[in-house]
Amino acid sequence: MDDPIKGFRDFYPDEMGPRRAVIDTIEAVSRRYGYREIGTPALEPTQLYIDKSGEEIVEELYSFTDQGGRELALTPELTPTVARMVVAKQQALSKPIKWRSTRPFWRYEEPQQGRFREFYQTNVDCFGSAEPMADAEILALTANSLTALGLDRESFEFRISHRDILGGLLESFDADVDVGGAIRAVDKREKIDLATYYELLEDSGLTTEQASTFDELLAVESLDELLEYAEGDRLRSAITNLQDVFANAEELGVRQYCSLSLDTARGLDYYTGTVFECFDSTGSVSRAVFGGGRYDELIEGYGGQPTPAVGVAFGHATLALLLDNAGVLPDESLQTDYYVLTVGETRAVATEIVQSLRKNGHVVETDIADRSFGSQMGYADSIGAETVIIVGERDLENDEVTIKAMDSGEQTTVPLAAIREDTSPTYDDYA
RNA sequence: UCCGGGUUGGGGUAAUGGCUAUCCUUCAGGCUUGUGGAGCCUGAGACGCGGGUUCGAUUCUCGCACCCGGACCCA
Repeated sequence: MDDPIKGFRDFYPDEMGPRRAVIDTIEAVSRRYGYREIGTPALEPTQLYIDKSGEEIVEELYSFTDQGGRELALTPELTPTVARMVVAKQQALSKPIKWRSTRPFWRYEEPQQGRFREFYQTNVDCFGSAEPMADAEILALTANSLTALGLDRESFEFRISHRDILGGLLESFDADVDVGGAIRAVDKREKIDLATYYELLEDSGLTTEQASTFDELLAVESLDELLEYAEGDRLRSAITNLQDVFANAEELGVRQYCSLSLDTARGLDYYTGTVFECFDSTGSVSRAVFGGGRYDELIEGYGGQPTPAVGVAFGHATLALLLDNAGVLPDESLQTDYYVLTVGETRAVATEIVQSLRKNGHVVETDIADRSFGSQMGYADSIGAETVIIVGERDLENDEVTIKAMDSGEQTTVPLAAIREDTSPTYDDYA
């Protein structure tokens, strides 16, 4: 047997069932918010990612040269592709543009808990509105998706921060401070010791005293409190912007899932406003389950008109961990409505019943392996058949079949004509 | 890329430098020419790959692959 590819997984039916259910739930919720499904290629020019993230990114990609000499990469994320799509039809698309997609991505990384080289994400993005309501809508559909999956306020929380608040604070200390570096330091805060944290802040251009003040301000309980310290328009408007996002989240009924957490930064550079991460409140998943935020400058960066944007990317691997820990991972065992069992030369009648039931929308199986009565019954049991219809020579002599409820084991005979008429026969109907 | 721990039938496991590799489960068939989820019987099915040490390696050793977890990174 050949070894599988590292970090790639097979999904058997009992694993695919839960996964399908999770995807369908999230897609259904975002569809109700008006997010339309898009489809995107698995391959893009490697240059697309180099332009965004620099030459170093290549070693984290599956990249290769195709037979035509093109440098290509398996897509590691959706954002650049979507940005290209928006830019290409910017004039034609009515705003706001609201799109969703669920598909695999690939990154050449070391597998860990909740992280694989091939992984699925549901991306939900909104382009063309800078209003706090757009941020709040993303939060709301995300929260609604999680509660639709069976999670509650005890099992998850959104930690919310704002890039301009962090940036505005930093710039109020010193206009030349390396904002990106300082934000990365903030993002690591919980994982490193305090001395290293301060060292990183000082490397970014803060004095020890400023670093200490900055750290204190990040811990404020409320934005009002922070507003008192705020100097500069940028910082003030960022604070009121985030307050508005919270207020709109309140209106949408999801405020209780959101907490202010200014030390949540997310690692990326392109976020510009609201950023949030979903955490497992029970603490079983140590890293962020997934996250999202506002990225108002990205579309412009790809050559489009200035276009505000906000979105979320559900990572299905970590989400499955969260659902499993909370005990709500869908357990979709095999389910079959009918098994039509044949005994002797009854195939013609049996097939007629089978196809009729299928036409009526039922999941129906019958013998396709020429097996004995006993093993057909065993198979019917193993596939979770609710009802078995036995089409046997003996019954057919009286123009009857036998209908059996598998949960109770009870059975009775039914006239063949009645079965032919009945669109969903059950044992109880004829008992 | 680095660090730690793993790898024995489909799943879960035991033991062993040498005999037919243990047990549970699963699967197939039978006991039962028309009754499954109970029982009994029979059968199928494994030492991750490669090198080294050895008369002999599943066992010791080295390398590789893959798995689990962590670091880095997380777009």
